[in-house]
This record gives sequence, structure tokens and C-alpha cells, in this order.
Amino acid sequence: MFSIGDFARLGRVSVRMLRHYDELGLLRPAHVDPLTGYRYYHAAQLARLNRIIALKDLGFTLNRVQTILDHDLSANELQAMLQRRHAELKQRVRADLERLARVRARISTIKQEGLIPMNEIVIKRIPAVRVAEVCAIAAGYDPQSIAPVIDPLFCDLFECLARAGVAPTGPHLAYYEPVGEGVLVHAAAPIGDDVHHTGHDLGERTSIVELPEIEAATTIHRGSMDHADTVVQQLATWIEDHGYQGSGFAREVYLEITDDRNTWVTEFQEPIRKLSLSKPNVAPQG
Amino acid sequence: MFSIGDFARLGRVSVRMLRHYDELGLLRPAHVDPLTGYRYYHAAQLARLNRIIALKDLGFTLNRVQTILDHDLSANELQAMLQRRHAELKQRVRADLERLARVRARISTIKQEGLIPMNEIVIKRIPAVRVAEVCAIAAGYDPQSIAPVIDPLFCDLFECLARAGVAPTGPHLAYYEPVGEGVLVHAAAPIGDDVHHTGHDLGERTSIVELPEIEAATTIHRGSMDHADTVVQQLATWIEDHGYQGSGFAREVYLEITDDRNTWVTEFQEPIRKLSLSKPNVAPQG
DNA sequence: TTGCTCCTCACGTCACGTGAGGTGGC
DNA sequence: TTGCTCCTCACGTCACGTGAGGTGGC
Repeated sequence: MFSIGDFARLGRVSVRMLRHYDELGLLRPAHVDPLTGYRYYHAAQLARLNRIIALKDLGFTLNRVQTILDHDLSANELQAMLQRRHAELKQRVRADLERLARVRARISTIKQEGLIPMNEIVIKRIPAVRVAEVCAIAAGYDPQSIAPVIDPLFCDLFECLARAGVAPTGPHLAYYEPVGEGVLVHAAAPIGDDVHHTGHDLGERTSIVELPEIEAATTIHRGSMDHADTVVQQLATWIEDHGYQGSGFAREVYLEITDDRNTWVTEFQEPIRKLSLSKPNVAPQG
Repeated sequence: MFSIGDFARLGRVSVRMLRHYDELGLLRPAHVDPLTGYRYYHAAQLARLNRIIALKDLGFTLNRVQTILDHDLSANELQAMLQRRHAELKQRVRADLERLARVRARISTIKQEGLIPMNEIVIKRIPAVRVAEVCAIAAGYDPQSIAPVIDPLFCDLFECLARAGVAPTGPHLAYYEPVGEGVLVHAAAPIGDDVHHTGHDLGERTSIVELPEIEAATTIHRGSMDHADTVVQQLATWIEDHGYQGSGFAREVYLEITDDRNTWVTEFQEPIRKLSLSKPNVAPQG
């Protein structure tokens, strides 16, 4: 029989751990003195302690360890638990490797540019949205081509919605569909599920569309849309640097629109997907 | 100005998170209604929220995020933090990959043997110990050669210690040093730092030795030493399967010694080190 | 009046580390 | 009497999720 201190030394664990395992019922002392409360362990209990340590080292929680030890699993059941653990670990390693690649990308960005990039780019999952929209063709993606097309489009849209008595359920947005030489500009506003052409007189030019859920690289832009192309360019660079590729139509969400175009706040959303079959294109770490 | 609910939707975070960040001072609402306590946010605050999310995604704790955002670090300081994070992540990935290898090894062991191995093998760091010891040569490692040598050795040792008035500070142990054809058997008992030949009459045959700290694959054995070779064999197999190699003299610690040799409890310690320059020798995962 | 959104506590999570405050045998 | 070992609470860790219980405007 060993005191808790001796047993802890032999097992190379802390006394606190032994008390904790006692409390959980994972490893009860062979004997507890009823007067002093002192715990005493048999040398043979080191076998169970080793089992606990071994399973813990595989990354099981103490709860799972308890289940494994006390329910006296069959070899098959244990195998199944190990397989699950294996999958969990693989998932974690993958996530950490992605994180690692992002950290590296940041480091090399700072190294190249010598400063901390101001507008953060963040990946977000954008749920599907039902929108009412109108659209028209512009000559190109540059702000000078877009602006004269998009402004009247939103005027139209809001007029239609107001006439039909439909209130948007969130900030309005635009998205851009390439067609031939030019680009089809969609001006849209999110609407509720209860809005239909049959019930509401939205007019001929307005259509109701379900925008698909996307994963997107997003960033917040402050100021007028005259510099939109810079932001889009930054997004494109980032997407390439982080091993993604574009996927679908770019969106702009108008979060705060005032008379002063220089205080506008917009979110740019560039749909992405993982670059298939290839590693992230990140500068190697020095 | 957006209510907390709207702002959470735009930022794709939970309302609870925004409240939490408010509490930490990470992201204070632009305005709080003094009557109702309602929080209101500017669209432009999404930029800061994105920064928080981005840093969190790199694996920084909120505390570190706070430091990074509020102390307005220089590019160099941020670089340094990123480098540290990079090292931490690499370390974690490595640890997880090792865990993964151990899980795989367990799975393949169970697959091959069709049962759950009973005596767990665990890696432990064994601190250095000062021991008093006597030794003698045996013909080989088999129990029949060892037993007749080791038993009188321990008798000698205990007699010397008793005569010198020295009490061992822990369970006694043996270790085995290969010499020529045979093996030099050391019978040892741990002693305090205060014991010296000059002060204590330990006799000529007894020497005081500092056993080095080792990392060892260990396992608990119950029963007589007649089956020691099986245990040693299991340890050897495990060491090979897990990508280690032997390193130094094997030790046996006598944890519980009674008259009935079948109830003895011993710990076998096989010193190991990482196999240099090669991957763990583990069966590939099906 | 019934929903909806907002509020403030406050517990629970996981595996212990770390005091705080006290006891019993050498 | 001074150390040493043991004991039992109980807080702190990390980033929220999840009620519980209550309020104000449509």
C-alpha cells in the first residue's frame, strides 16, 4: 500500500490528478482511512493508472476513458471509438494546417508590404437570400461604367417595392454577372418569403430570385464606390494567396448609405471555393 | 445604426458573442441606450469585428486579439506575435500527428490480435536517481540465468544498507548492462543525497551511482519474474511499432514484493529515443 | 393580448493548478 | 516546536451556449 504521494511519484502523475480521478470514479484508492481520509493505493493499481494515461495520451476525454475502461468494451467497440478519434484528430490537424497557412500568408504579406494591412479579409458563409431585383447591362466592371447604370436601377427598384407595399428585410445589394463583352448589373433587395408576384404588383421589370448560399471572402469598404476596383483587386490577390478560387458572381452589400458618398459603408463578397487538387499558394516560411 | 440582432446578422456572429466582446471591451457598441440598455452599432464597426474574427481564426486568444488591436502594434511587433503563433501551431500539429500515429498503431494492433492488449505501455520521463548498488555477471538475459544471480545480490545490498543504517528512499530496482557474452546485473536501491561512502560504512562491494534521467517505455507486470522475457518482448515490439529505438540499460522496479512470487508487482522500464531521420513504422490506415 | 427583440444574471464546459486553511505524526 | 504530508473546499482557466426571468414597443 502506498500513500497518495508515493503512488503519484511511482505513476509520475500529480497528487491532484489522483484526487481528481478519485472524484470522477476513474481510479478509486484501494483503501481510504475512515478517520483521516488518507488515500492508499496498491502497486497493482498502477496498471489501471497506466491505462488511463495511455488513453488520455490518445486524446480521449476522461469521460470517454471512463466509458472505455468501465464498460469493458469488445475489441470491435474499442476499434470503432479509435476510428472516430482518428477522424477527429485528422480533422483537427487539417484545420491547424490551414490556420498555419494563413499565419504564413500574413507574415509574408507584412514582410512584403512592410505594414499591417488595414481592411481585413474574412471568410464567411452567406446564407441563401430571396431578393426582388431589376437589372441592366453595363459596358465593363470599372466604376465609371457601373455607376450610371446602377443608380437608376435602385431608383426603379425602390419605387416598385414602395408601390407594391413591400418592405425590404435587410440592406440592399448588387451583384455582377458577366455577359459577352459587358456585365449584367443586378440591383436587389432582400424580401420575405411571403412576397410573390401574384399577390404583389411588382411590375414587369422586377423579378424575384433566390440567391444561393455561398462561401465568400468578404471585406468592409468605407467610402465612395469610386475605389471599388482596388478593393476587388485586393480580394482577388488574397483569394489566390490563400489557395482558393473564385466561384460565382461577386456581390456588394450597401450597409450604410448617406448623402455623403465618402461615408458609405459597403461589404464586398467574392464567392470562393477550395482550389481543387492543389496546395495553398503560399510563400514558403524562412 | 443597427440593433445588436441586425449587426450580428450582418457580421455572421452570434448575439452572445457581441455581448461577450462588449464585456471584454473588445468591441464596444457605438451607442448604448441609457434607459433600456439596448446596444447599437455603426456599420463601420463591422471592420473591427472582421479584424477580431480574422485574428481569432489564426488561433489567437481574445486576450491576445485585444493586445494586438488596442496597443496599435508596429508591423514588426505583429510579425513577432505571428511568428510565435506559428511556432505554437507547428508544435500542436506535431503533437497531434504523433497522437494520430499512436491511434493508428492501436487500431492495427487490435486488428492483428483481435483483442484488447491488457498491459498498457506508456512513455514516461524517469528523473535521475542516486542509488547504492552491488553487481555481478550472469550468463544471459533469460530468467533462469538472472534469478540465481540477482537474489543473493539484493540480500547483500540490504545487509550492507542495514549495517550502515541507511534507509532506501524508494522501491529497489535492477538494471542490466550487456558485457561480452553475458550481462552485468545491477541490484540497486535509491538513497538520499546525504549518503556517502565517507560517512557511511557501506562496504567495498557497494557503490554509489547516479542513474541518468531517461525517457522510457514502461509497463506494469504482475506475477513472478519467470515471464519477464515475454514482457520485455512486448516492450520491444511496441517500441519498434511506435518509431522509437532502445537507448541505455533496461530497468526493473520492484513495486510490491511479497512471499508469494505470483503476486509481485514490477515496472519494466525500457529507455527509448526517437528513431532518427525516419517515420514511425506504423501500418498504413485502411 | 400575443410575438419579437432586447436585457441581465448565472450555470456549464474540461482537466486539473493553485492557494487557503486546517490536521496528525515524527 | 518545526517540517512534512495529507485533507477538503473553492476559485480560475477559455469563449462562449444555453436557459431563466423580465421588459418595451408593435
